[in-house]
Amino acid sequence: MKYSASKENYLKTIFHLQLESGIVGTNEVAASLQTRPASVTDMLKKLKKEKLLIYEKYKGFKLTTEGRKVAIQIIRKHRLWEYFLVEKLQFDWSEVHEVAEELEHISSKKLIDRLDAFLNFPQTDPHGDPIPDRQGKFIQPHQQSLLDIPLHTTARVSAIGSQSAEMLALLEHKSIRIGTKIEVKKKFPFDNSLELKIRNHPLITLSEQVAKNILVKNEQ
Amino acid sequence: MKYSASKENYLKTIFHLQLESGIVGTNEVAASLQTRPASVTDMLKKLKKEKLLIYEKYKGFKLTTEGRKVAIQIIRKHRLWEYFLVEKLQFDWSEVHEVAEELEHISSKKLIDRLDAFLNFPQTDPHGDPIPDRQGKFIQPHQQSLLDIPLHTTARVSAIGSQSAEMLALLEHKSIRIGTKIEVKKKFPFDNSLELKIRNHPLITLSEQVAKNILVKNEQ
DNA sequence: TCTAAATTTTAGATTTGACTAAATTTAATT
DNA sequence: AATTAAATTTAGTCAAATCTAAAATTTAGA
Repeated sequence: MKYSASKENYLKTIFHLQLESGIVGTNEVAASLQTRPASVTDMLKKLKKEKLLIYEKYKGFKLTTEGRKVAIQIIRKHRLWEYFLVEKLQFDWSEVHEVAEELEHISSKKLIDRLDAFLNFPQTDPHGDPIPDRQGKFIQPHQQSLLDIPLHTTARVSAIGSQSAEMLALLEHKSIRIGTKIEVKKKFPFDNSLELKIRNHPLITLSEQVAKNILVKNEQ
Repeated sequence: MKYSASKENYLKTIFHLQLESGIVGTNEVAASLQTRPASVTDMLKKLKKEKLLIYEKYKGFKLTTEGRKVAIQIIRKHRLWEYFLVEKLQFDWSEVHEVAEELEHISSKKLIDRLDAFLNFPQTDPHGDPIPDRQGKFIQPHQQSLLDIPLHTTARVSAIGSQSAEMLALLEHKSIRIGTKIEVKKKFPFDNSLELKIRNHPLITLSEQVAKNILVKNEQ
């Protein structure tokens, strides 16, 4: 089945939101897609009619198995294209997101499988997020927010929770990228800001908003 | 400026048609885009308002300089993607067209210039058609239809005039591809069919419709 | 618990691109 | 030159996706 770019964006967004909240609300989706709640309601009805969404008026909603399947394939495409842009076309990882937002809607299944092979079946995209395989399977690595890890632990950056260009530019500036090894030196309860040490760098300070969006895996 | 996929398709189609006929008609475009003449008229008005088209009711139309510029950039994208699909993703040249029809509408200028560099600035696509450069310049090689070359001349296939999958499948079957050296052995005036010789192959017969769409350059 | 606030949905418009059927203009033919 | 045929345009609809404003429902606070 083929879906419009707009529908695909709704599916993808709902998928991401329900990973956190379980059940998703109209306002949430509207904020995420920069649209109006009324427009979201309109689309929910269409997605329900196509059996992609479990939805009852005023009760919130979530994807059906089929809806999840479609969403995962779009995420697969998005992340493979991001990988391609960075690895083959030397894009900066902070600028690939919006191009991938367009490329993810190209429909050819063969194209994406060939691209996957061409790239040697990468496991994660340049932001550290896992890339689903042909069957839609992917390992959700055990990771947590930088905010939540204890003092004096070292951890390695595994993903970035926000793809906004501003956020990525900030990280670029602070020399934080996927794979960077970090030790939390100090926490300030007043504003939940952190001081970090990265090898060969002076101490770095991060605000709560930023730290929240940096996902790390513990180093063994 | 950014244009809808639909508008881009109109611009591209009108560009191709006016290469042949100079001035273009509503029916021609409708046939080419598999749509209705009334829909074409609707779009003509929009393109005129955007100064992409020179158009007066009932009088035919052609692209403005700006319209031509936009069309050429779309053609550049189409042909670069075709080249990528064949050279890097091992697609068969007979199946790349429809995928490229989607990819050509991805808007990022940076993407296409980086892709161009990644591919080493190819001059022609897998069908032998020239690829415009960043500035929109491209050499239109001197070529003619296989129908028009004299008996016992050898020529090399330089482009295919029709991109239909059926046509390309037929050529595949007859072992005719870009670069194939051909000698015309016989012409039958009754139906304008031809008999050809290709090295290491038995004699091949082609109908007028097929031969018309095979473009060749004379071998020096 | 009852009301106010927040959330969500409905109703009615708008835009883009397409369609059918009918009218208009141009071209062709007798 | 007149009439038929072909090409083109207009008028009126339609579907997808969006919007605003208003109504309905749920939730939360006094």
